[in-house]
Amino acid sequence: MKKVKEQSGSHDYKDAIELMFFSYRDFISDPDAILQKHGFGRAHHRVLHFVGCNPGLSIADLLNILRVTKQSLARVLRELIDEGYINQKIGVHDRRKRLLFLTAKGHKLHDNLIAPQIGRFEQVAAEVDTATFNSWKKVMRLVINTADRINVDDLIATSRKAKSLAPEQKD
Amino acid sequence: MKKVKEQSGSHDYKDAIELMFFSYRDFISDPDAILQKHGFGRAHHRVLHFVGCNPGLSIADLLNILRVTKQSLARVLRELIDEGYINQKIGVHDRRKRLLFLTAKGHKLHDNLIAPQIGRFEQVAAEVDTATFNSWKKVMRLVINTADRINVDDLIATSRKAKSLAPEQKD
DNA sequence: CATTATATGTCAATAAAGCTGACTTATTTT
DNA sequence: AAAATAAGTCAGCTTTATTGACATATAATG
Repeated sequence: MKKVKEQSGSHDYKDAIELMFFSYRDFISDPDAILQKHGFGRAHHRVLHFVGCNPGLSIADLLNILRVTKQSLARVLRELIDEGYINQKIGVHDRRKRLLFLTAKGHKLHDNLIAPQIGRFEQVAAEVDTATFNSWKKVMRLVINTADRINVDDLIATSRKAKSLAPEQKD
Repeated sequence: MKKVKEQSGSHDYKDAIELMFFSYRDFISDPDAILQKHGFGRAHHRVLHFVGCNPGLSIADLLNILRVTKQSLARVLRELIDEGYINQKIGVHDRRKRLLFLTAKGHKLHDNLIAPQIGRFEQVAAEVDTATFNSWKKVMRLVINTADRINVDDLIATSRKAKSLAPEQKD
């Protein structure tokens, strides 16, 4: 009787697909609980995150990241602005643009929301070696649409640099 | 001048967090487009997937996987049953349970929905070696809540075996 | 300078997916 | 016989998203 080696030919990637579902489900659960206390939802979190990590982001940039309609973003953004989590500044080089920045209050909430997610990855990183974690990143990047990878690379590079720094205009 | 080695100490995992967002965003986009033609949404997809890969799943099992309320699941499930995508059978050992199975029509739709996701991972797997892909799986598993990992392991083991086979009662 | 394109904002109506709370029925367990 | 469990259902509400139409300010172009 031949030993079938991990049935490598017949892989249908159901395991990978389900890992995507379950890891995302849990990855989102902690911030969701915090948001509820503030009367916000997941949509607010996404805006806080990308504005927080990319100060001076324009509306168009944000729409391209989130892939939602302008009208859908509008309500969420209005609430965040009205309640003092986000500031808008008129672009210097292009006065049509509205550049987005977190206020101190916004940074504080973003820090709270991101903390459990950072904690989750710290725990993961504690259980695997650097090479394994880098392999994970490499594959995650390849799951993204080919056309979008370069944009994501740029965005991540920017996010990486962004501490809770003073806003620099990039317009 | 000392070369700083990938500033390993000061890692805040923002890159990992953003990779989760972008990869999930694109991973979901293809089936979403197919679902729209059928008048269904993401919620229907999830039900079709887990019932398809785990024939004989109970309502309680499904609720535990999806982490939504019974009332939220009810509408989606009713539509799938009424339109002939899913069958319910009364449990043999426990007649209170309603075990869920895909019909032939349900399997067909599930196959269509999963195809682009399988395609995506086939492309990924073509670009990295097996060790890298396995490292990705290992990390993805660690992103899941500790308490749920064993359940997910079991579920994935079941899904792995499930072709488009005849339903076996597991109740 | 006049026109066109771009960036943003906004009104209205609608849909998808989720929630809480309350209550019922059937079946199993104790 | 009583209590617990599995599932179904009704009503009302919230969040997030959609399409479509239209308005305003600014920039780019011929």
